Amino acid sequence: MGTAIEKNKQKAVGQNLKFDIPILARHGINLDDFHADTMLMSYVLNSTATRHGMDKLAEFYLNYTTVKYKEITGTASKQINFSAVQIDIASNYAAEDADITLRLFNKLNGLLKDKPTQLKLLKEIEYPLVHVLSNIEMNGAKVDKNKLADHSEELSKKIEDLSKQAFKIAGEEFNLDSPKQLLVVLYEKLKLPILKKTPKGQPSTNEETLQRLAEEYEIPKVILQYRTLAKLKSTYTDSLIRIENPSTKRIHTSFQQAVTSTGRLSSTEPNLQNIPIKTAEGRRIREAFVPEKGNVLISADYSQIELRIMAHLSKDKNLTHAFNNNLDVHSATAAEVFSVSLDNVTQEHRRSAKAINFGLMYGMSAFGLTRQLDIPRAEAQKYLDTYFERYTGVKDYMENIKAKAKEDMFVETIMGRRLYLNEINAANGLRRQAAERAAINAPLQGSAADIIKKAMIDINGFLNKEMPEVKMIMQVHDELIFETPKNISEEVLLLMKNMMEDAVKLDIPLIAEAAIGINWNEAH
DNA sequence: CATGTCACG
DNA sequence: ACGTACGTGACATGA
Repeated sequence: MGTAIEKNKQKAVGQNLKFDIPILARHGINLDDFHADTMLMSYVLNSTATRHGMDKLAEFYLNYTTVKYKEITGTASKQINFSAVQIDIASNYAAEDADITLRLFNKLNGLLKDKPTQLKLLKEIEYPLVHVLSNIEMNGAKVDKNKLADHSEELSKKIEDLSKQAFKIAGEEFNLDSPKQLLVVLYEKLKLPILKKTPKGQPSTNEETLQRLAEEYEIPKVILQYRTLAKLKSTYTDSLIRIENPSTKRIHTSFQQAVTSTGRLSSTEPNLQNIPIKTAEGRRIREAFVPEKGNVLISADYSQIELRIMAHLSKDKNLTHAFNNNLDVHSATAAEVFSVSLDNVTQEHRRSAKAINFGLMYGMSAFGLTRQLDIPRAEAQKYLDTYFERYTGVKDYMENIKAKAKEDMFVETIMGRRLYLNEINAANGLRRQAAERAAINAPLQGSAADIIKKAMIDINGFLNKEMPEVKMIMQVHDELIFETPKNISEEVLLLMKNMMEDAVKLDIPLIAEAAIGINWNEAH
């Protein structure tokens, strides 16, 4: 059996096939393989040249203006269903889609012909990943709606109470959700000092500013609490309840595979990659992510993957040594930078070293470290100088990557994914420096993305074949979450951990940390 | 539709 | 003198 499209699947060419796969599936067509996806061809060629939707690709690569969906269905209140569009107009639109996709394929295929590395990335990573992401999206994640609703109710009460407190101090009622109204109250009525302005020159009311004002004034504290809780309610508790699929009773995110400049995925409607974790109140949201009865959740995340990649790419002896000996890398850095023995590293040392390690991967300056650690500029400079004395490989790597970026106009990940940096030689110093920071960060963030994608492909292949009762349900950049029957969970944990650690072979070991729980918070 | 803010890695 | 740490997405306001 099998339809014509199934029989010829190795010749199938599409634009964003992840979108088409479940639709075809609903009509009994199983597209488990395909020849090419123009969206991903464009993404691998140049992640930032253009957006990778068909309309933009047609403009960019074919200089052709497509008929827009909204032109034939109308917008907003006047919008009609595609099935209600007049048949000749609908067929013309659909035919154009197919025509343009094939023309894009021919064009992009020509551009990729002499680029074996990008072709390999496309065929070995991005194409296989389409099916993995499709699986994860269809699996979905279960949430405890009652738990979320109770939490929402509780938040409502606290939010109302905090508003009243704020209004009392302000001496008037206003919209706390409006930064514009808030700044009038804070800076004009109550005459608090303006410590920081927004990019547009407006006095800022952001968290950092309010935190500093809170040392001396009462109302910023109340507003900070209000903001935290209002955010949790609007973005998480309320919206997760609303977005549950009524037929599957689960939450189905959509992964974007051609959005980020570095090769990471992103997640939309809902975004499952920014579920709170940093505060206790926030972690209650994670407690609402639960398994079906009889199942448990497993979370497995790569330990310090970007720093490990920095050790691999820079070949720095000191950093490599730390990972080869499974040291706590921030403590090891603290020992070097503050010239103390590992045993004498304090929590404060470690905290500073952690800020240095993270800052370095973002191309941070001494000034940035000053702000982060709230220390004098000279001291921050001293820390960085000492760091680069002890980690000369890292220093050379940073300098070399910037120089190479200026020459090539792009940087690459371990799998040859390129990020073009158009402003790396810009005359505007601010823009040039921003590009230099991106040059440092992209190979680290992007290689980490390459690695977890490879792990996902390996794991999905294994699970579909050997353990179809185990579901991969989320990816959060360096973390994978699985739902598995409880009775095999210990075995699954070890298998997943090992497959993540073995996804690629680097000069340093990769470590994945995994745990089992009855909700996401407990598993993490 | 831009702006400000804040949730995550 | 200025701005100063990478990459995302969602929500609310207000023009």
